[in-house]
This record gives sequence, structure tokens and C-alpha cells, in this order.
Amino acid sequence: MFQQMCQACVSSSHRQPSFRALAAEEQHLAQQEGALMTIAHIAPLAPMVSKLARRATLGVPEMDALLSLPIRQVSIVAGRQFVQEGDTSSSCAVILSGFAGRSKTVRNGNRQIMSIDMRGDIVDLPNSFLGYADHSVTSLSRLEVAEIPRHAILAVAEAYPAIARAFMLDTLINGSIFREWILNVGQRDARERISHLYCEIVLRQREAGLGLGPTYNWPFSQEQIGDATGLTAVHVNRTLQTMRTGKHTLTIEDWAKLQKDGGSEKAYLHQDRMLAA
Amino acid sequence: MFQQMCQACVSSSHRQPSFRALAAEEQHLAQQEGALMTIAHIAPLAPMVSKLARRATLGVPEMDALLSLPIRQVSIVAGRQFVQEGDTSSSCAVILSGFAGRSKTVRNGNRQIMSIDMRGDIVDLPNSFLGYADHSVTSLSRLEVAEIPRHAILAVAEAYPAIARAFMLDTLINGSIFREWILNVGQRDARERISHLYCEIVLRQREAGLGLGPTYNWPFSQEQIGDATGLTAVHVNRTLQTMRTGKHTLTIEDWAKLQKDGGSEKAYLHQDRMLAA
DNA sequence: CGAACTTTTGACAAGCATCAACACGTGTGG
DNA sequence: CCACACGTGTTGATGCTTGTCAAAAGTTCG
Repeated sequence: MFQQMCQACVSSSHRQPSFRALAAEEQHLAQQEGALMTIAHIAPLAPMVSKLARRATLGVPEMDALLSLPIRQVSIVAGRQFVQEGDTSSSCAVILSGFAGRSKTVRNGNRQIMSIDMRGDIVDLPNSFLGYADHSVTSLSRLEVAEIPRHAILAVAEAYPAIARAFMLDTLINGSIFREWILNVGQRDARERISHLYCEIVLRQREAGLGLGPTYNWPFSQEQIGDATGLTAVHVNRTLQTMRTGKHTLTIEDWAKLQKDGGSEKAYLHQDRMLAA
Repeated sequence: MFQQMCQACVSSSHRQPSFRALAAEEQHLAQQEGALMTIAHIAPLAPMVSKLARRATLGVPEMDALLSLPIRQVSIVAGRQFVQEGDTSSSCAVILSGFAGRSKTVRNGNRQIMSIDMRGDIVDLPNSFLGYADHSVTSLSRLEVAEIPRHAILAVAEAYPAIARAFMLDTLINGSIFREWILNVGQRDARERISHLYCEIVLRQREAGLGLGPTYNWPFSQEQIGDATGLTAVHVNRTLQTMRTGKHTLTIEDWAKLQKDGGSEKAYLHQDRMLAA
């Protein structure tokens, strides 16, 4: 199974699922998974709520408050920068489907992607609380988001301490992921960086209930992978080729190694943790 | 003044203030600054409180609750890893003086420093809330910390919503700094990385009330700078030399550039922001 | 069918790592 | 008090990893 996944990661673009295929797959998934997914079609924020409920214990009133937040649902084409660095944001985007990335740009025009967010992720939580966007947000694929007015997010956190705690833990876990990315671009070579990125995206999709068995979405271009790993698209291409030929099978070793990193599988994702108060 | 600071940054080790000199300087500072610093000698947590009060509005009861947290004051020699990746921490360290760094180690033994903390910083807030240390913490210089029992930190956050909000904002701002570090190691060259690190440390010392006019502490070895910037100590050395000779005066340009980054000076540090609720 | 994007390939240059050695200052124990 | 180990900064030689520039081939979609 690991082999399969790594295969998928490094396979040539020709075998990548197109966006259309992905949409069909999600449809299929929705029919299979039952309850939660069915609710998701009625209550778009259900994936966000279930994610927050994994962070801290939420009662029925808290879940109701979150599910009944006012939203405006919007579609965004791939490659659109829909939050600009420097904005004083008045709304907070929650991802319903697709992938978004936080990014910053340096003098010479180079871009660094600092995180990748997917279904259920609250992409603008920092911006909403700090009142100032210190980074941009870009759609990495076709994207469906629910926009929540900033004041409503702040109000629900103020009214329900349990929700505030869930936000806090979510923010802390995001911080942990950022630290891991610093390690990734700071100390690992190209092959390791790409493998690591791939493992993270797979594990987080699994946590979010995305993907179908050993099949996961991987709609990222080599340029996007480069932006996320601090490499050029050309070098990503060449690295993926050596990974495909199997000359260096480090990917799979990496996976096993990363699984037991810190005694638990990918401890930095904190997927198995709740507030042990 | 900028020139002076950059001078200090790149100056050879022989002209660096020794730890003893630093201690004397801090003493001197304490005598000059009056009120807050005087309190700090009685109430060790005062710098932490004043930092949190810059994040969110705290009333007198909140400040009292924070100042009367139970602490155990300990000294740590430089280079000691006093929190281990994987620990289930039972206490939370607050820095009273000196510098600490969060770090992780990769397979080949290389280390990445992911943040540098100084007086007033709550270095174990993530560990305390998540109950699991996803990273190690190392003393980068001689260090004085106040250890607070984990349950006490959690209790005070639970009892006072304003304190919880201050913790939340502090965590969000730390997240912003992590993102900037991803950009730093991912997209900038050696000279820019070091300059950026230097500017950040100076600005944060200024915010923390450390440093004396245009003079700031810089007790970091070239190896530590390398660990924080994703470079080797040898390359840091060579880069500092070219900066010293003035062949490339990019440092000062950087400073000016970074000052107006995002319309405000070093926006990612969020030094001028409070919860605009 | 053509425009725009993505992947692929090649030649070449540059930045940075590696390894090894030496200089210098500091602290420490015999 | 000196000898010595140790940490830190410095220098040199060398090579690999990655970036840059340019162009061609394949893919998607209007």
C-alpha cells in the first residue's frame, strides 16, 4: 500500500486524475461514507465542525453554534490569490473542497508556499483574530469555500469557551506543522522534502475523511511542489524522475521512518491528540 | 544606527560581549529603566505579563493571577537541551533572561532551530496545551527560566478568558513568525537569511525592553546561526566575512526594505497589533 | 485547431556542503 | 602556575546539489 501511494506521488502527470475525475471521485466518496458526508451536503460546515471536535470536546450547543454560522459559499478557480498579504480581512474562509496554500513572495518574485489546507480547514483564522493578513492565500486547485464574517467567528469564540479552546488547539497544531516545514526546507534534500510533503498531505487527507482507500488526491503541479519545498520546478521534475525509476527507493524508507518519528506516526500532526486537561 | 547594528552583527567574535559583560549590561539596564524592571526583580514573571498585555487587554485581576503563578526558578548553562522531543511535559518554562531555541534533529544528526525565544517568552505553551513536545528546546546562552506547573498554566487560561485570548494571540503571532522562517530558509540566500535573522532578534529585543539604545545582545555562535538559517557554520562564517568587508552592503538595504515590508515595519511580528475585536 | 499551461530535456554556472587543518581564547585540573 | 582539552572562528581545496536559461514535447480546454 505504501508502494502504491508513493507510486501515485511520483507517477507522471499523464496518470494524474484530472479535476473532473476528482470531482467524480468525491461524489462517489460522498455516497459511500454515509452520515457525515450526507450532512455535509446540507450543512457545508460539517467537515470543519468534525475537525474542531477532534481538537477539543464540543457539546451539542457548540456544534449547533458552529453549524449555524452565516456563510456565503463561493467557487474559486485554480491559481487565484484570494487573500492578499496586507489585507485587513473582513471575512474568514473555510475550505469545503479543493486545496489552498498560504504563500509569501520575495523581492525577486519567488514564491514560498508555507502550508497547504484542505476540506474542513479554517484558512483565515490567524487573519481574523489578528485583523491583518501577514500572508496571501492562493487556490491550488479549483476551490469551494464558505466565507464567514469575521465578527461572527470572533463572536462564537467569545460565547463558547470550548470553541475558543478548539481554535487554540487547532492553531497550536498548525504551529507544529509550520515548525516541521522549517525543518523540511532547512535540512532535507530534494527527495526527502518531496516525500515528506507527500506523506503529510496523504495523512491529512485521511484525517479529513478524504481519499478512497489507498487512493488520494494529488492535484499539485510540479511548480506548486517546488514553491512548497523551496525548490525549482525543474529540479522537482528531475527528482521525481529519479524516484520513479526506483534508483533511489528512499521514499518508502522515508515513509516507514516518518511513521515512527517521535514514537507515534507523524507526531507533529497531533492527529491522535486532544486537550488532556 | 542601522550601520552600527549591522556592524555588531557581523563583527568578529573577539569584539562580541562576553556573557559576563552581558550580565553587567542587563544590570545597568535595570537601573535605568525604572518601574517595570524594578518590579521584575521582585516578580520574575513581570516581563511575561507585560508581553501578554501587549497581545490582549488584561485587567488587574488577570495580571495578579499571572504574577502569582507558582514558579520554580532555575539556571541552565548554555547548550543544554532541557526539553526533549517526545516528552510529555509537566511544566512550562518562561524565560527570565538569556536565549532559548526550539529545535529538531534529522537522521544525519543535523539540527534545525525553528525559533529563538527571549525574556518574557513562554517557551512551552504548545507543549503544555497539547500535552506532548513535538520539538526540543535548547538553551542558546546561559539561561534563567521560571518553571510553571502545567496544570497551573491551563487553569489560569480556563479561569480568565482574557488570559486565554492573550495566549491565543501570542500563539498566532508565533505562527506568523514560523511562516516567515519557512520563507527565510526556503527562498533567501545566505546573506539575506542571516540579515533577516539578525533584524528579527533586534526588533524582538526592542519590544521586550532588552538592549540599550542601539546596542543589542548577540550571544549566538556561528554554528547556532547556521542551525537557525539552514546553513553550515563554515558558510555562515564566509558570508559574515563578505558582509564585513562591505563588498556587499545588502544588509542595510535589507533592513530598510524589511522595515517597510507589508506597509509596516516587519508586519509579520505583529508588534503594533492588539485584538481589534 | 490554437492558446496556455505543464512536463521534460540539455548545457552550464553558482551556491553551498564537506573534510581537514590551524589559530585563538577560555576554563580546568594536575 | 602551567599544560591541556575544548569550544569557536578561520582558511583552503574540492565536489555535489541545486539554480538558471532555453527550448521542445505533451496536455487541456475553449
